[in-house]
Amino acid sequence: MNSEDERPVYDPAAVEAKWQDAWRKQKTNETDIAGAKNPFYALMMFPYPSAEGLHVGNLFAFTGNDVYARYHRQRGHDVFEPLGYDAFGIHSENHALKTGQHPAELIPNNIRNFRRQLESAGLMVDWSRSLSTTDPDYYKWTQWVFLQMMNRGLAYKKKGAVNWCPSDKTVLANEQVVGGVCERCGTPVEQRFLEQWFFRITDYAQRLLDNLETIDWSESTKTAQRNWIGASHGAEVDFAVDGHANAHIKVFTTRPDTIFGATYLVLAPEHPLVDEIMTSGEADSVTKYRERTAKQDLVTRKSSTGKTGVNTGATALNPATGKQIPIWVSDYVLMEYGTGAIMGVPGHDDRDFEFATQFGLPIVRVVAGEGQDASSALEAAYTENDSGRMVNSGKFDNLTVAEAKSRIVEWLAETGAAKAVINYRLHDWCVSRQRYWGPPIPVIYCDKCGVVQVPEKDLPVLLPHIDDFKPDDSGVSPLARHEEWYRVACPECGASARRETDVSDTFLDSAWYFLRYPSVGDDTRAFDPVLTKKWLPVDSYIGGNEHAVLHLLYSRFVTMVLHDEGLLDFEEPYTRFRAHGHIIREGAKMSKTKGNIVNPDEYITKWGADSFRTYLMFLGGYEEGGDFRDQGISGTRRFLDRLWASVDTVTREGAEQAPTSPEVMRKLHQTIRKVTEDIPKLGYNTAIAAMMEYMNVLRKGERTPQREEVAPLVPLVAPFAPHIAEELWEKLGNSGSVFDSAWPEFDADLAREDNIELVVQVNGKVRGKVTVPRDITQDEAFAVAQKDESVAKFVVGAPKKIIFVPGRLLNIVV
RNA sequence: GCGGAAGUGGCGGAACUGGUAGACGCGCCAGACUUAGGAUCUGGUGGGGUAACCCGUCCGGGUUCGAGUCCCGGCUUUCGCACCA
Repeated sequence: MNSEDERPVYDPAAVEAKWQDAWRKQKTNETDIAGAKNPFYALMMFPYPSAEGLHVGNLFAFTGNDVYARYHRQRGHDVFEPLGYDAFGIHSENHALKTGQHPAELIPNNIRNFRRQLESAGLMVDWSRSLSTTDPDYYKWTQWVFLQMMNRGLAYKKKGAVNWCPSDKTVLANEQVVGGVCERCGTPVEQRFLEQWFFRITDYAQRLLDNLETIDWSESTKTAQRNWIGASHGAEVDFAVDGHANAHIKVFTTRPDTIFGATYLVLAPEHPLVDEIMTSGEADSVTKYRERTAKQDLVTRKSSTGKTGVNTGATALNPATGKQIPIWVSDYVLMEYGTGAIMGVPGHDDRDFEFATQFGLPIVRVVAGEGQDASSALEAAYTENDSGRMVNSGKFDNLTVAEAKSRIVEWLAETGAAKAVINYRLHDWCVSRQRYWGPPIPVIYCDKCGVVQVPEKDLPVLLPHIDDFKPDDSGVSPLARHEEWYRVACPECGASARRETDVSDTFLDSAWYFLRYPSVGDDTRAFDPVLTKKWLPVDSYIGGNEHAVLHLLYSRFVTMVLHDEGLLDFEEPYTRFRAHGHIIREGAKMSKTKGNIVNPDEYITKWGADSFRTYLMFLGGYEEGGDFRDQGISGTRRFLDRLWASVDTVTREGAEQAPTSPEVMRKLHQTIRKVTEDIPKLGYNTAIAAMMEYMNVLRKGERTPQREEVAPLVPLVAPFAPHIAEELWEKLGNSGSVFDSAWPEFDADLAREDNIELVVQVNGKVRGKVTVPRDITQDEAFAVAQKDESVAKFVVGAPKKIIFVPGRLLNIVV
């Protein structure tokens, strides 16, 4: 022990090493999954283990979840805080290609580095139940999930349009195409049609929408999902093609009220009816046009200005007017949305107006706004739909748009020409990838038996270790170059058959991982029903809002399907979801190109993990994020230094014994209340501020802090600064972990102020402050206030009105 | 274009259902202890004014005894989606 005036200094490195070691040895962070009495599943979106390692953005996110998890543990829950790695996917593959390493070697190294960094940050993660999506033990069950989709008729194969970079020889996602060229190499991107596997998520569109009402998620995330699903209420209208008895063109419209103004139809270039109906005179130009659009990349096509198109020469019957209208083909109509065909209403749709003007098609007004009538000229499309009356619409003239909408659909429905439908923006989920680094899709093609599932007993279909994993020109996966791998016996008839060589989308890996954590190690099933019932759905899910749509929607979908399959007794995976904010630095989002990435290692070394964690939670609202500044960490470190010193003072031999101060105890209980209330709301920055404020009160003046004043602060800071909390908890003479101790109780009697500062306003302006008993009445308060000079000065004559807010303010209106 | 979030000191940010704007922290200023201080401690710190006071939460209106907070109109930043019929 140190001599009399030399106090043991807070040495974060020593304290953190000691406790991380102790937690490991005593298995403090391992949850009793089977025996837990009061389970609480605190889930964090798992990271992609990049070669660059963990950056402060990741750590900010994880620490926020850790604080929440530790708090719940201190409040008596059996908390399970697992963490794994989302390690498959194009990101690792591209990095591997660039650096000339094999992803199978790269990933374990990255994971090791991540794990080291995460442990140094002191997360309460149960590492005994970690996983990586690249483990055969894991992706065996990803493949099993794929088979469940097939079993329920939700997986199918179809040709789909994709962006193809002829230089990188790979399929690109839409966001990888910038201005029509590949974002990586600048080569113009082509459109290709490839056979792809899809999941019928659109069958679940309405349920995915409706269930949003039942879950506790950030409103912004729910809104993003609603927009993504994009339900449009409208009608499907049938147009008979002249001279083709069986050819009908179905169009989707949200404006069936404008059908009298439909002067032409447009089919998407890919529409299957084009070949059948085009006249021989136009066949050449139509074919050329289709070839041209087929070459164009999807992004340019969707964003180009100006309209192009060709006439098919065929006509159709407008069921409302009985008139013949021409049928055109144009790339402004997309095959993926609605029916791939539209009715052109140039009078009331901007795009149709542009098209009709360009090609000289008739423009008819069927809605007249204020001051307009049936013959008012249209200089642009009139798209207002909440006011105005119908014109040029036969017996529907003079109705409002809303009335016309339902009446016209009813009328057309009588002859079967229309029906009301809801159309979704959501597309089916394309799950196949012509790449290497993913779980092989567990399907075998047999000439005799067709598409055959790999039997469950043969799972996993192992991803073979190949060196030529670079994608090529063929539009098929690199696995398709390995006959020794894909050539197999058909599981049904034994004949020579061929494996599917595509792998599945990374989003499938992450769509079910939360089901796996409690059952890690069980190689007989994807998830144990008893453990699943105990631990799921997830109590708290935290992650980035960049996954507001895809990941969160896909995992909801997969959960619903497994529920319908009878495998889960819930259909929503995450009871509560909160999106964390993002850390920026010098006003910009951290990125490698800006060179403002912060590696947490150096900060942890310099300041200690506890100070760093506390700083990250203090620099801004957890759901808003904040600006990272090196200098700021000194503030949280000082706070922990003072906490250390205070505990040292009260635990020293011969520490001065004195009565506690009522003011300090009052502030303590107010602090306990504040921290207890703020943490569940993720108000970490204000919780820390409250503790700092208390520390300032505690150290103010001459008196020595007392044990009862200091000790409760230790469990309060524990969620933020777990190592120092354990150390101080021990110094205070306690045994066991602070995380298995009780959270401090808030005592309302002790927290209550007897005297309050009452604000006195005159005409709404603050003129004075008086200290009065808490339960003072209006009359008493007024009497006291009048004695205040600065108030009295402004009160001339009898007040007109007095507003009294008990405990807060008195406003005298003169 | 559509949709979400947000604009508060030198900076990061507080402010419950309208009720003391600027908590807490950084930085800065002054002082104490020091050979020294980038350590620690104490005090100060929105702007103007000697002061009483006045002005201040993106801008312009409004409601109210009282508006950062509510309403109307506009501007800016930022993040999604985008020829979605």
